[in-house]
Parts: sequence; structure tokens; C-alpha cells
Amino acid sequence: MARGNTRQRIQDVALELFGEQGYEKTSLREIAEHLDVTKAALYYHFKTKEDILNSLFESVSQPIDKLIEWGQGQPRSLETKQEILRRYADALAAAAPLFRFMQENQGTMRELRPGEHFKHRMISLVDLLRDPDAEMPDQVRCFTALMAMHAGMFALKDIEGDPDDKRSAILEVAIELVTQAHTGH
Amino acid sequence: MARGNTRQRIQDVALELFGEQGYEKTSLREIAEHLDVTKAALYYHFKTKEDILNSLFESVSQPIDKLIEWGQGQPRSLETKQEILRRYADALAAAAPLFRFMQENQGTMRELRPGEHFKHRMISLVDLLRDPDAEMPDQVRCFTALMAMHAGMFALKDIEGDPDDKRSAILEVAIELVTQAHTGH
Amino acid sequence: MARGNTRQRIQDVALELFGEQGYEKTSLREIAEHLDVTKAALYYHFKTKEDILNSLFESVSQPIDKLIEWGQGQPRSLETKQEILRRYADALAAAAPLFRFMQENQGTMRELRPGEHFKHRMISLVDLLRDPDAEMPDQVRCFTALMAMHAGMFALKDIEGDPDDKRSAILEVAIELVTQAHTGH
Amino acid sequence: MARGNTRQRIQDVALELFGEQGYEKTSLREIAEHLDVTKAALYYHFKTKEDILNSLFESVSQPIDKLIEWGQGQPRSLETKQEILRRYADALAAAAPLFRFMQENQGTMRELRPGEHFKHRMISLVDLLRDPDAEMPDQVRCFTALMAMHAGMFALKDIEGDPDDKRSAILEVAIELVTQAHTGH
DNA sequence: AATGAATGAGTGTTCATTCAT
DNA sequence: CATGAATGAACACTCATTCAT
Repeated sequence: MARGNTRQRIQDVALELFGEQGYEKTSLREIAEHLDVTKAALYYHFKTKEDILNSLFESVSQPIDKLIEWGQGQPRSLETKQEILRRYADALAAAAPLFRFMQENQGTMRELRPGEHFKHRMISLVDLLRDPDAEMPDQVRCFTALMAMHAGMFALKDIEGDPDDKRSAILEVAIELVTQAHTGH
Repeated sequence: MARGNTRQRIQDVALELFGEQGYEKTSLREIAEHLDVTKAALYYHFKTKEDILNSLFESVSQPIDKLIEWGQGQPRSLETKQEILRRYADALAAAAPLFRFMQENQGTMRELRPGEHFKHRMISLVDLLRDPDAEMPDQVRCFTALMAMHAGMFALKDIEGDPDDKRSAILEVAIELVTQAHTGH
Repeated sequence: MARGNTRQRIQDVALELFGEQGYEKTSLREIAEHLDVTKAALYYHFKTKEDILNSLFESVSQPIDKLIEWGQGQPRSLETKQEILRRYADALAAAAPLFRFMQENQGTMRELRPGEHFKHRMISLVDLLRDPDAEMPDQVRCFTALMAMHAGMFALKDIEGDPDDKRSAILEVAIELVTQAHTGH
Repeated sequence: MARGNTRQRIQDVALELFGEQGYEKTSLREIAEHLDVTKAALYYHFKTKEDILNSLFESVSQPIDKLIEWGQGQPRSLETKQEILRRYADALAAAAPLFRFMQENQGTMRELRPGEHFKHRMISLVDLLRDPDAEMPDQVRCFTALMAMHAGMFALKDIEGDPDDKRSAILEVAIELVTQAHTGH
């Protein structure tokens, strides 16, 4: 009945519940019940609750790390910056539930390992977009471009319209912001 | 020893701890210990833990409600929209710790009363800024303007620079976004 | 506004709530709220919660004590026994809520002072009705006569019929039982 | 050390303590201490405190339900009614502690599930004994017959005599009451 | 690969009671 | 005659975690 996919199923259910209710408010009992196994079974697959959370980030970390690596190897041109945003939008869409979770649990993330890592990645990303010698408003534009993508992906439900339209509109605005920052107004 | 300021002190400590550790991870025991009173004393002043949180929002709700009311009484001109952003920036600065808390506990807020209220207020605010018949990217610009102010106020610590500079840069970018949306490119 | 009747009002509300919810499940907070005073006010009028309960029994003790005294001064005739039942029925009706409370809180009563007292009174009453040398079934009849009056007064709600009819029917059955016991079949 | 009998032991101790002190006044801590386990262990076996109580009633419900069912399939003759009382006496004796608990916690029972159930069973039982068209005193006799058995089983400690004698005397009186009701005086 | 049974530390909440004012 | 403020002890319940089987 139960094959070697239990680990994966735990991750799926955990992501779903963490996203719906938050990390703290989701208990291992709940996860276990959703899977129709005992709590102890979870401990066969993961050492702690935090470990389950950590594991969820492993899959999403790699694409972003690669994106950063790629960006660092490119010329700091406008085209590069725009491409970074496009690729980041794809990464966001590919791991939407996890980003949604992070968005809603920023506080919890702050004191967890993956939170630290993610923060560093975000800083690296912003650093690829901004020019450290530019005026403050241009710095803010780059920063805002990323923030807007995060927030927009999930909080735009309250505005009517086709989801794909929204997503491409967000990307358009983000690119515009970075372009303004790059060209200097 | 016991003066009439205990209620206020509870609110102060609660805001501080909720902000630092999140609502769920902050226990009433902790709050009580910080105040050197017993947990039961908290219950003399507030009916539940959630009640403490609710009370924190009462002070911040009024200014925003007034701002919305003011905006609804104004012509939907560019000047009005810019003034709304300026006033909102002030409200944000005046209740910074609470906004920071909300930013980091979005998930928790979602299922609490003040969260619901706040969401409605945000929608009302966006509605004052955007033109419902405009293109999607313009809608996104208005939405982004507000989001940027929220996120920027707290997450900009990782970029060096004078806090006041940052704040005014954020406001500048937000105003710019709304201006673009208003003028139609 | 509040005159010297607060003590009485506390007793009234306490009797009502103790009866509805039981002694243990009724908190002083509840009583105070019903009266629109603070808990502390209750302590001005009564030393403890148990004290409130005790005070409720004072008014009902006297009539029963007098009944017992009266019975002990009478010849142990059938007429006397029947008259005891009649008078007891009146006492029961006069303090119905309190008897109802006792009926439903026998366990709690057992370990409280008034419970002890009441038990002694009941034994004295049975002793007035029964002949200690009679056969066991006759003893049981006398005992049952009293029990029936207690239980019947409150538990007969589930049978349709006029309350007065029920009460007089109960008394009739009780008298019959005691008569059978007295005459020896 | 840990065998599969813990659930049963919890029930045993709970019945004992609920009976001695009442349901409300018995804490889970106490039960746990009597068993030398932690409170949390109780929650492995039962979902709530009320659940422990409910479980105690499961064993006693069945015999009474069967008795009612049996009675409903019999002719409404005097013999049937007498047999019902006899069988009910046996059920009472078999689950004496639980009935004693109910007797002393009528108030608590009133608002609990098993209390509701039990009340319905009692009504069904009385309905098997009484003739709904009979005079009120005859109805009362049937009702009293059952009440007497309940009360008598536990409250007769205060009269000297052999317990078995008492029990059979109670049954005798109960049968007599129902017989009078059936024959019409 | 998983369960059954349990734990220790904690949670939010309620209670009867006290006492200075 | 009463309140405002507080306490200490308890309560039902939940949690992440452990470990023998």
C-alpha cells in the first residue's frame, strides 16, 4: 500500500498545511492525520519538525542559487537585469506555494535557517540589480521591483482579472522600475 | 506600586514581544514576566490573548479610517492621490512597530479580526489610487506603491543609508508609480 | 441606588444559578455579573463561596426542624405520619428551587456542611414514619415515600399533566406507602 | 511495563474518582497520579475528559437498551412489567458504581450526552410500565417505582440491615407499586 | 517502514480569594 | 458599601519528541 513515496507525501501535505495555517499553528498530529499515519512515522523520515520545513526549501534554493550564479557571470547590463527578473518570475511561479508561505510567515522565517539563507539570496539578487553608487531612490526601485513580485503574486487576488495578465503586468512594472534605476531616471 | 498604567504597560510589552517573536510564539507567561506580574493579572485587563492584540490595533485603525474618509471626499485627482501616499507614509511611521508586526505575521493576521479589517482598509486605499478601467499594469502600479511602502519601511535595513533618506526615497518611488498610473504611462 | 438588599439579591441570584448549573460550575464572577457588582462586593457580604450556599439553607432548615420537633411531640399514629407528609410537601413546595438544587447536587452536598445537616434531618423524618421493628419492606416504604416526594417534585416534568395534579398525586402515593407500612400490609 | 490495559485502568480509576468526588471536582491530574502516568498519557487514550465519562456509559447502555427492546416486544401485561423491574434491578446492581455516580451528579449529567441518552431510556422504561390513560396517581406509582430503585440502591446505607434484604425489599415495593397501578388500585 | 504508548514542558484560561483604597 | 488590581493554584488540553517493538 505505502510505497517509498511517503517522504514526498509528507512534504506535500506539510507545504499545504504550513501555507494554509502557518508553520507554528500546524501540528505534526495534523500532518500525520492527513496522511493517515502516526506522528511517529514522520520521525522516521525527518528528524524534527523544522527538518520538514528545511527540506521544503531545498528544492527551491537550487534554482535561485543558479540564477544568482548566472547573474554574477553576466555583464551588469540592463538586458541582464531584465533577464534576471524574468527568470525570477519563473522561479516564483514554479514554487508559488512555498513563496506564499514565506510571505505570510516572515516572522517565523527570520529565526529559521532557511530564512537566513533566503535573506542572503535576496540581498545578492538586489545587488545584481542595483548600482551601489546610485541615488537612494534608484536603490529603492530595484528593491521594490523584487518586493512587488513577491507581494503581487499572492496578494493580487483581491483585484479582478486574469491571473496570467496580472503576472505579466507585475513583471512589466518590475522591469520598468529596474530600467528606470539603470538608466538613471 | 500598582497604578493605573498596567493596561498600557501590557500593550507596550505585548507589541514589543509580538513584533520580535510573532504572535503565536509569544506566550502570556512571557508578557507577564516582563511586567513582573502574574498571568492572571493580564486577564484582569484583557479578556483573551487575542483581545490584547485587538487592542493594539485600535489606535492605528482610526488614522487610517480618517485618511480613507478624507480621500473619498476629495476629487480623484493626481494631487489627491499623492497626498494620500504622503499621509499614509506618516501613519506608517507613527505606528511603525505595529506595521512591522503585521508585515511579519501576515498569516496569523489573515484569520484574526483586525486582519480582516486591515485588508478592507487596504482595498479601500488602493481603490482611491487606481482607476478600475485602467490597464492591468497601471492597477499593479498603484498596488505596488502601497506594498512598497509597507515592505520598504522595515526591510530596507539591509541597505546602508540614512533612515530618513530611505523613507523619503520610498515615498518618492511610490508617488512616481501612482503618477505613472494616473497619467497613463 | 443600591440599598440594604444586596445580601438578599446575592442569595437570589446564587440560588438561581446554583440550581441551573450546579454549585461547582457557577463562578462568583457569574453571580457578580448578574448583579452588576464586582466579585469583591460578594466578599463584603459573605466570607466564602460556601458561605453563600450555607446561607441559602438557613431559611429552609428552620421549617423542617420545626416539623421534626412537632412530629416528635406527637403520638406515633397514622394520622401524625400523614400530617408529617402533608407538611413536608408544603415545605418542599415553599423551597422548591433549593430542593431541586440538592437533588441535582447530591455529590457536592455530601461533603458540605448543609448536606450533613440535611441528611440528619431526613433520617429523623424517616424515623418518625417508620417502625424500627417492622419488616424491611415496610421500612423501604417509608423511605420511598420521602424519596418519591423529592424526586417527583422535579423530575415529573416529563409527564404531561397539571402540576398541581401531579403534586397531589405524589402526596397521595406517599401517604399510601406510609399507611401500608403503618398498618402492616 | 506498558501493557495494553492502560485504557481500562483509566476507566476504572475515573469511575472510582468520579463516584467519590463528582465529575467536575475530579481533575485529570488526579486520575493520572493514581495511575502513575502523566496527564498527557490520558490524552493518548481519550480525546477529552468528557470522553472518558462517555466511555464509562457505553458498557451500561447496552443492557438497558436491550431491556427496553425486550419490553417493547412483550405484551403489556402485569407479568411483563414485573419482569422489567426484576431485570432492571439486576442491571442496576451490575453497574452500581455508575448509577451511584449518576444519582449524585444529576446536575452535571443533565448537560452531558450520556445524561440525555439516559433520560430518554428512563422515559422509555416508564412508558413500558405505565398506562398513559390511567389516573395521575397510577402514573406516579410507576414513576416512583423506578425512582425508588435508583435512590434506594445507594441511599439505604443509613438504615441497618442486610444489603441483600434491602435490595429485595426495594424490588418488592417497586413491584407492588406497579401492580397497584396496573390493576387500578 | 512504521506503530503504540508515553513524556515533559508548555499553552491559554478560570477560579476563589485578598486587600488597600 | 463597594471597587480596582492582583495573586496563586489549578485546570483541560496540545505539542514536539522518544523509544521499544
